[in-house]
Amino acid sequence: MAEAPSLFASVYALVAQIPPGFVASYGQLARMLGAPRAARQVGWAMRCCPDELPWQRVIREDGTIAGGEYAPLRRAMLEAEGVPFTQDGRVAIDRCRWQPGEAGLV
DNA sequence: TACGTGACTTTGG
DNA sequence: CCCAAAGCCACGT
Repeated sequence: MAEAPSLFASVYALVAQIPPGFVASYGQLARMLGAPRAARQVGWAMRCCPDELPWQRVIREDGTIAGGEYAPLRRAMLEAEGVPFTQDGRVAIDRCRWQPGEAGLV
């Protein structure tokens, strides 16, 4: 135990804790993991796309959604969860950004 | 061990 | 608004 969990694994655990209706950015997750520069690795982990991992809640700092051709699909999932969107078609991350102490702290 | 790759972020034009 | 380049770190081969 107490092994050094690869950033890869840490991301999964963190994303899995994001409550519905909230979203987080790659850089923010990386920052929580203690690697403010590992935003790319976070996205890389998402690339695995595990079905157990609601990576749709993980978007860019700008509020835009990544995932290539799946991006528009994830956007619909976020809308179904109650995530607010802007007229620009981007996530209103300013209103639904997951923060420590939010519903996830339950 | 080294190189290549990438679903990011930031700054500048 | 759009585009481009640089910096960054970890994983796979």
